[in-house]
Amino acid sequence: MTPSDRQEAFPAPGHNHQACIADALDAAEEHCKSRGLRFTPLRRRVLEIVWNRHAPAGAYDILEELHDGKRSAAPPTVYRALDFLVEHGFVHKIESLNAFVGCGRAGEAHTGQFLICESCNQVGELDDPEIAVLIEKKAAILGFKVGHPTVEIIGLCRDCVTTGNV
Amino acid sequence: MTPSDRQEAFPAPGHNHQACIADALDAAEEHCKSRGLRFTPLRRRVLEIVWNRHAPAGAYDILEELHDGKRSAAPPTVYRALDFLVEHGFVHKIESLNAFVGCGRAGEAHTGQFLICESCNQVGELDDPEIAVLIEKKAAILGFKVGHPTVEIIGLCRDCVTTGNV
DNA sequence: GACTTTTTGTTATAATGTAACGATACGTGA
DNA sequence: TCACGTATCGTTACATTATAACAAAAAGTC
Repeated sequence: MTPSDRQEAFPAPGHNHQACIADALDAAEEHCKSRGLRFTPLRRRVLEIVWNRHAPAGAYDILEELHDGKRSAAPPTVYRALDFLVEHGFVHKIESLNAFVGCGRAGEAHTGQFLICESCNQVGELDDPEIAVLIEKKAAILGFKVGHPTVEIIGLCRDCVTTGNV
Repeated sequence: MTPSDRQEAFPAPGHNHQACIADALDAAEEHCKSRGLRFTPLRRRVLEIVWNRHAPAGAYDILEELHDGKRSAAPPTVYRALDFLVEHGFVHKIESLNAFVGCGRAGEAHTGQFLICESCNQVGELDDPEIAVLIEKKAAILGFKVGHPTVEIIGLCRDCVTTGNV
């Protein structure tokens, strides 16, 4: 996966997803190392599960995958790992779905803006500074100080629009 | 409450909230009548409870208020009423809070944009067409067709900023 | 190696939301 | 007006999402 692949909000249909995951995990590892954060096996595993799909994963979906084989795990285990991953920007929570997606831009300042396809469930990240700035400007007019903006757009992605997949 | 009061996203500090509620209920009644929708006592009551605060109300908060006195009620009762109210635009759901707020603009085409004060919990509705248009434009560049946009901005309202209420 | 801090395991439970089905109220046409 | 179909509401049970509290284990520190 080259950096230019990340310009598009949605992953290219035939992209090498294994490389894409490996890339995200490496980046997270690097990021943690440089900041003295502990990228533990559990956190790595949860991040990997989240990245395994480009569609959002529910906490209990992740929990189930974590079980694979013998080991057990309980909800707090997953939620704590997700807390860490969200806090440090490796994962975003999609509020309107109560689900989580991997973020390819950890470290870069950005504010989750998501395009959620209601047909194929894929989520693209649209981090558009113009939108962010406009929102801040309009809020400022009302004296409102923006903390954490959430923009989640439900609709149809290009593929589903063109294939009539509705 | 005059129409001009509605230009501001947040209600004026000293506004007459009883009138504000009555206004919203009347408007909803009118709206339903003109469309052949049934604004039943239950739906009216739930809408009233939602409007009683400008802050968002959780479904179970509403449920509790519904109980006042003797009568019982179960979750589906509230959720069904909320479904109706949301469907017809009298109420919005705030996804990031799993809670509901009254909407003063039922009928007018608009897409929920909310300013949520993390200090006083009040929610203001910022229905800015420029933001909506910009989002559509940016999405369209990616071939994405916007269905239902959700914009929820957590931050600090003017009052809480000026009073240092953090 | 003892100590502190962080992370993880574990149990229990809270908070949010829905399925399914019966009872009741409403609207409509004979 | 009354039988009939539809929409609404009551009720029980349960599904899904999330957290509190405390014990055990692992990692960092001196």
